[in-house]
Amino acid sequence: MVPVLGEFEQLVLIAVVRLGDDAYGATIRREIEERTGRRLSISAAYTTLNRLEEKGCVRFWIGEPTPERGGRRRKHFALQPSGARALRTAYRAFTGMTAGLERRLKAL
Amino acid sequence: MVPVLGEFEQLVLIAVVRLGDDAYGATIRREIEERTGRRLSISAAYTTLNRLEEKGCVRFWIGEPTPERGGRRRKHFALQPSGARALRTAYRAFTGMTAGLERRLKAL
DNA sequence: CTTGATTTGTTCCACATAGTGGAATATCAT
DNA sequence: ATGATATTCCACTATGTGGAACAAATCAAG
Repeated sequence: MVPVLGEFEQLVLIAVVRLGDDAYGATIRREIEERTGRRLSISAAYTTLNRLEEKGCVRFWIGEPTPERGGRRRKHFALQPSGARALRTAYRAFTGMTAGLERRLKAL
Repeated sequence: MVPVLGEFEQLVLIAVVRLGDDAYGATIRREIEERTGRRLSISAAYTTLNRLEEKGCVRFWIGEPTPERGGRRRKHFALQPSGARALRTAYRAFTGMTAGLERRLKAL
C-alpha cells in the first residue's frame, strides 16, 4: 500500500532524503525554508513527520545527548521503503505532468 | 495574495495549462490519468476546479453546444494571473527541493 | 412536434486526509 | 534554578475523494 503524499508531505520527505542522518526537526525545517523560500512553523514539520511515521513512510530514532550543548535529545528521521515508493510515485506524477512544460512554468 | 496549492490542485492547474482552450472536466481528468497513471473520479476534478475558481486561480466560460453530439454544454477553464503565480511558486518549490536529487528520486 | 431514450457533462453532499501555528511541555548543560 | 534546544498537544482550516443525483443537449420514433 503506497499512500498518496500531500504537497507538504512531499517536501518533508525530500528534506529527509537530502539530510540523511542529520534529518531532525530543526534541520528539516531549515532545509525546506531555504530551498523553497517559504516560512514554516516548526510544529507543522513535526505534525507531518508524525503522520508520515504512522503511515510507515519514515522511521525515527532518538539521538544521544551531545555534550557540547543543552537541550532535549534529537529525534532523527529516515526514509522507509514505503516512503520511497510514495516519493517515487509523487515524483513521477509531477515530472510526467510537467514534461515539456518546464520553460513555460519557469516563465510564469 | 498567492494561495499555496495542494498536491492535486497543482496537477489540475498544470493540466489546464497543457490543454489550453480545450480544458474542461473530461479532458482534464484524462490528461491527469494518462500522465500520472493514477485513477481519479471526475467529481474530484470538478471540486478542485471550483475551489480554484473561488480562489481566483482560474476562470471559466460555458461552451456552445456542438451540433455533432448530445450532452450538456462544456465548462471550459483557463489560468488566471493569480493561478500562474501560485503555480510558479509551487514549481519553484519542487524544483528547488529536488535540485541535484533527480537521479536518486527516479531510482527510488 | 412532442415524448422518451441516450449521451455527455456538471453539481451536491458527506466524509477522510493533510496543512498550520500557538502554547505547553520535556530534556539536557551549567 | 536558569537558559538552551527540541518535541508534543491541541484546535482548527483547507484539500482530497467518490457516490449519487441532476442538467442539457441530440436523436429517433409515433
